[in-house]
Amino acid sequence: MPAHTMPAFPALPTQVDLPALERDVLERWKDLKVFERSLAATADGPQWIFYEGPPTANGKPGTHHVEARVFKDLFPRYRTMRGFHVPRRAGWDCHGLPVELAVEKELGFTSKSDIEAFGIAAFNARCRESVLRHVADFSRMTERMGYWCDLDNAYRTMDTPYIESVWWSLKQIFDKGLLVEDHRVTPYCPRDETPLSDHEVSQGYADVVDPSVYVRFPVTSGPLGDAGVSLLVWTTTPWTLVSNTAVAAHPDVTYVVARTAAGGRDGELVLVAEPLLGSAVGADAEVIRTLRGSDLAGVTYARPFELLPMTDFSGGPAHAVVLADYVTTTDGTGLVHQAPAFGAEDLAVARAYGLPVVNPVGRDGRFVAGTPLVGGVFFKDADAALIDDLRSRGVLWRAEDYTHSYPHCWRCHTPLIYYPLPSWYIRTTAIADRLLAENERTDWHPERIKNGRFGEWLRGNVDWALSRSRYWGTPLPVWRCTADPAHLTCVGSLLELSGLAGRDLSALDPHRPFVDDVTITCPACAAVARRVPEVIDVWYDSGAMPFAQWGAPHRNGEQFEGQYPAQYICEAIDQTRGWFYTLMAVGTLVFDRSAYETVLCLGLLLDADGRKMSKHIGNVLDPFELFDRHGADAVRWLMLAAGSPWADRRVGHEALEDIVRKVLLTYWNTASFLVLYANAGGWAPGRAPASDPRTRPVLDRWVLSELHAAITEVTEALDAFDSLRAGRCLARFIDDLSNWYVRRSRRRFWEADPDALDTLYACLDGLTRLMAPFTPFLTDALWSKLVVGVRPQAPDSVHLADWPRAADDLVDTRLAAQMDLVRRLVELGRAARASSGVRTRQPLARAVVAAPEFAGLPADLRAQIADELNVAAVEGATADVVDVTVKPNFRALGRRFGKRTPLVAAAIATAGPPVHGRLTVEVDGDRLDLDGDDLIITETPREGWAVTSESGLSVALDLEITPALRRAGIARDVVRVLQDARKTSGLDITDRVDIRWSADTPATAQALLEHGSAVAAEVLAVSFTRAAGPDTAGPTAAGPDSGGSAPAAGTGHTAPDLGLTFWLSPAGAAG
RNA sequence: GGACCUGUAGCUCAGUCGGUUAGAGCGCUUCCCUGAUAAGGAAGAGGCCGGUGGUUCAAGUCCACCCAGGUCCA
Repeated sequence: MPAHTMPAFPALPTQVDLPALERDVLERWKDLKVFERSLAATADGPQWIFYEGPPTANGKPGTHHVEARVFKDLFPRYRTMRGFHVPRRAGWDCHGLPVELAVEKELGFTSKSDIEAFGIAAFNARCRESVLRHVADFSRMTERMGYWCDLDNAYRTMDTPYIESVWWSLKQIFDKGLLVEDHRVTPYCPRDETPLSDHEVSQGYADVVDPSVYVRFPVTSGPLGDAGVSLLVWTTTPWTLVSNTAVAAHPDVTYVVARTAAGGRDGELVLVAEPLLGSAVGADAEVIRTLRGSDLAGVTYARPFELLPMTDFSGGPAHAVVLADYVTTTDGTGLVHQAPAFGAEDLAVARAYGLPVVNPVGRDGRFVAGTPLVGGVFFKDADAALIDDLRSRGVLWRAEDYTHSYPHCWRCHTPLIYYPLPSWYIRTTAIADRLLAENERTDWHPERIKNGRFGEWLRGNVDWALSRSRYWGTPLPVWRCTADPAHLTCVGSLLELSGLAGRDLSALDPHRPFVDDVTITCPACAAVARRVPEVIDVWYDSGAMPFAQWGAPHRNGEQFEGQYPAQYICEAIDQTRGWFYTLMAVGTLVFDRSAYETVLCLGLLLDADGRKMSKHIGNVLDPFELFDRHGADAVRWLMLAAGSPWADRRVGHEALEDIVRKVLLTYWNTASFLVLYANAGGWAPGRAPASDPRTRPVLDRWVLSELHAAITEVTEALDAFDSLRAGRCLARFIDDLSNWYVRRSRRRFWEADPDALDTLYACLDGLTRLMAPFTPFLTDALWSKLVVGVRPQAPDSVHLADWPRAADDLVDTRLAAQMDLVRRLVELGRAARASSGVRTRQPLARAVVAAPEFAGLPADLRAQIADELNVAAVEGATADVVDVTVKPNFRALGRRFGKRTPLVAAAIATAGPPVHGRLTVEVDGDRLDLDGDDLIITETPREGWAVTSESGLSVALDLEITPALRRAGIARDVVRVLQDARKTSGLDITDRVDIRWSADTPATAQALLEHGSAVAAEVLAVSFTRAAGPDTAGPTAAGPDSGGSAPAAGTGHTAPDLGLTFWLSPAGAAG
């Protein structure tokens, strides 16, 4: 071992507390401003734009929030190391119903009137305060997990410049005629008293049990009426029967008048669609008459309830059959009850027929007071009383329970009502083609989303219901003239508003209620105009973030221009109808260009039961707990490299423990190993000139080849956004490095071989850079130990370092294949050892290998096999000592023989052994020459112990143990015992010792006399002397002397198996 | 009801261009190796590759239908 010099590296303990290490790294990042400097360092590089989709800062962050943020961090870190400038700005979605509801809950409110009484200004102030509280939690999680983004300058959707940008964009849309008010039946939450957009509705479907009722509508005119026929009508919303206005039939469907079977129904006549006769009436009903749906038009009937005055229905031909193409015969009766106020299709039919729209339900979801039977009752709660009434009047045909999924408010879970309301829409249907075109050129990962879920959503696009009758949101900037409601003015900024209002409003808080008080002069007629009361869908806010985060175009216009569109965004698949849509829609509406080019769409995180993690199920995992227990790096690795990012995945502690052990600690220990031996040997990078890597020993060349191949593969995988492939490659390299390169090279490290140390150092350097975007904490901690202060010109953080560049001239694919063979042969040899019962420590004379490529293995690789198997020689099998078996290689045969493959295969099986790898068989009279690829030839040595576990490969061991081999084996056992003793005595690996020994067993004594100097060298003994016994202290069994009272005599140990007793003491201490 | 995703060892998941002995990790049992390692290696046990049919010389892989779970939508 070379003379000691100053250790170059700070010591690396073999044990490491990863969460504690991460906290130190976080401190260092902050102190050294590493993130800021990584941005500054790339300022002149090409831009790679990333948008942060703002999370709603409502409630505590969960592990499912961590998932997307890991991917949001990985690729920007990677791109930064590649020299790209990747600005990353955090953002918070501050508005919206979720925030309002949280505040309502805090205040104990149950309805909008509570809010009005409390005061909108005070209420919104509470909302603002609530958002800020949760932003702090999200920021803390963001920092702890190592997601680098600028939290100090985070954009907030509630700030005035942001709102002004949103206003500006709405004005663009308004000016294009795409922002319009319309009366439509919209999904409406009666609890929150606001309409909801389609994408909100889609979040709230839940299975519920509703009544399913069949009701008689007695026909009141014509021959059907004279015969006493009743229309049979089916509905799952009995409460809408109160406002029944018509019954729809399909013009082309066949309907039948049927007489019910005698018995229960007493021969009653009912009218239903023919295909549904069996399910609605019964298979035994008798068909009396058949008619076409078109024949039914105008047939009048008695309405099911008389609760509303007939005058309500006076506007048109109510309570008669109308024709509609949307009627189906998949369930029900083929006669569809029409309540135009509560169904979009019903409303369309009503408009076509000039039917009145009757709505007995107030905005609070209750029947208007004074309505008999159901006045003041919440619509969903009215069903029971109504059904009872139908039954008592004998018009109920059948009632049962029906389980189906029904939309609920996505936040307050109140069942939605489809309700006629004036509402503001963005006519996205007008740009549907543009959206599809933009989607077409978007790079989706995984690709199937493009034409699958997202493409389908776009193809089924409906207008965006933008307005909300709520309080805490971006106010809709439309002012309506009090003189002529058709005079509408859309305002794009506070400056513009000031001009229209005739006063300076630049300091106005644009939220309600303040903006409500601003009246303007109608530009069209000079009358007073007031703002419409609505605020907008919060999803519009987030879709506007590309420009609104800058306050553009009013502010920072050039900054925005330079950063649109984004090259990369990433969210989970639940955003297809959320942010993925609104971002693309707003971008296309305003700039005729989608806001993103590449989108990574992740799967969902599932709990242990395989259900989606979500707050309202209550199955979320606390991310801080995971970070504290396993470390953020492990959590990151789990997300990135354990399972496919776009598949749904389960998160559990076991998987995290696995990652820590197999990936992170193996990596750490390899570095720790380097430090131990580099310091012991006085080695440091650059201290001595390094040799040419291409002339180094074979293991060095091999591992460097693997490193550079890994660099190429990881780079390609990350370019393709495939973190799983990259992670697998890294994990494999860590395993190769630790469990083959280091293990096989231990002796060279012990000898401080500069080639070995330099090779390992290069591998750790490259590996650390490759791992840095994945596990930013551990890599930076190791960088600071291995690089900082050791290589003065290197950056002080790996995150400021360059991405490694693959040196193709160091990649040797032939060597890689040969090493694979070596490792397979070693495995076979170990299996042979195990099955023969001769342990590896017992040297053997030779191993015999039969493998097609064995002859091509250079001596240094054969030596690896010999050393690993502890045999003196590795020889190729010769023809006279092997059995040869041959099997068909179907892959090659199939290509060559097609249909005749099985025949050829059978011929091979019955043919004799091949000659020099060739075989001739006869099939159908054809002589076929087979060789090489066509055959799998396995040679099995006839003698000794052989194990074959791979096609074409076998290893046999010569099991003859000569007395000399036995003695060598004993000597090796002794070394092992002595090393153990050194270790348990707490000696440093470089400490020299004095050893005295005595042996009861002649074989041991002889072995030590013969191999004494080799044993002594191995265990760093400066003296190795045979002694009758200790001078002063007696031996203890299997362990150091607890007394330690006689250092001069050394510590006594016994190894009963070997009949050995020995005394170990630090060199020079013994007398 | 429709669309999409997933069904492979007890658990978590790979499985390339279709190729005949289907892999890895964890867990279990036994053994081995080890002065970096919380590691590593070998053997054993554990599989109707969700099911049925089809295409093909050949199907875990391609096609159709069905079943189960999940997600999204009506």
